[in-house]
Amino acid sequence: MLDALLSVGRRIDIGSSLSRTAAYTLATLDALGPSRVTDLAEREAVSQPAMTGLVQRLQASGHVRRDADPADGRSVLVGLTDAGRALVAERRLAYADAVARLVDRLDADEQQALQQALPALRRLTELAYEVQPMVTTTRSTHHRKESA
Amino acid sequence: MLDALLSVGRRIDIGSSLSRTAAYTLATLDALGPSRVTDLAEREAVSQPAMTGLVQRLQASGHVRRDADPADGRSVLVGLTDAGRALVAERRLAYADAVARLVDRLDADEQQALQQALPALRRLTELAYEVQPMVTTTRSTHHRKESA
DNA sequence: ACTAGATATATCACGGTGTTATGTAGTTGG
DNA sequence: CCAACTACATAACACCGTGATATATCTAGT
Repeated sequence: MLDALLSVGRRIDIGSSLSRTAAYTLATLDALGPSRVTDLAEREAVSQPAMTGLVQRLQASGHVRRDADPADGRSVLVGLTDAGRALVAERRLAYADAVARLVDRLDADEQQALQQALPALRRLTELAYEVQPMVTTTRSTHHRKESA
Repeated sequence: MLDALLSVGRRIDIGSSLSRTAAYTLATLDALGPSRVTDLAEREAVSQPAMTGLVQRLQASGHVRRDADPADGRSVLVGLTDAGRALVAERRLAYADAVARLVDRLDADEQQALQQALPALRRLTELAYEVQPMVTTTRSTHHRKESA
């Protein structure tokens, strides 16, 4: 049913040179704050070495910082830099715009059906992540008003 | 505000060792029949060299065949083998099961909202692909494609 | 028919992304 | 203290993508 339908996201492509995992990792860091490499790896469903490498590249590009964890000498706390936060915000806007451009081309009744399915879709996302609700609100700097 | 919601698909992971693009390429071949490398590349939004490489790997793994195009000596017609068709069918089932397991955990009203949004989601997918309706023919028998 | 240009695919060099296996340093508890 | 565990890094490898470019074929103008 929903089969391949949820692949829409795959076709929404924003210019940015970020990989899918990189983008989601930054978004996660924005939502959850500084996190450990292993936690990020688990959340993004990639191996720990993959996340280590990604974090290194993101650090090289200035989007994240790696700080020592005062509570555990083995651990590293990965956090967004201002540039990282800015990139997350920028991509969020670009993505929302892209989706909006698609949704605008739907009929009124289709749009309404989507609108009413939003809570279900949101829950679906939560369930897919199998973790606490993904805080999609940019609580870092400014708030974006959600329009219907 | 569908924003990150459409990322659900990203978390639905079937065991199979196919890359995202490989999986979609096989599905496309199942839906459209033998296609040229360039057409596949455009449809999957990757470069032609990337598709050439992917097709080579898929051929090596026995999932596609490459036949000469009788109408154009430069061209190659890529088509599914029986193994390729079987893999597509298998993945379709696995994916449907995974989605169903998620949807089952929604409330009845959420499920109904999703159900009613299905046409809209379908249209959204079509629009995202910006091409003719994706023939999601469930049964993977034989498909015939009218030439232009 | 010849030839210039367009087209379809392949190849090359390169870097990002992922895997498993393994190493190293820090933590934990008997 | 020391063995086991944990967090991260590294190595070796394959895959996936890019742009630049080569080769063969098709198309059209002359």
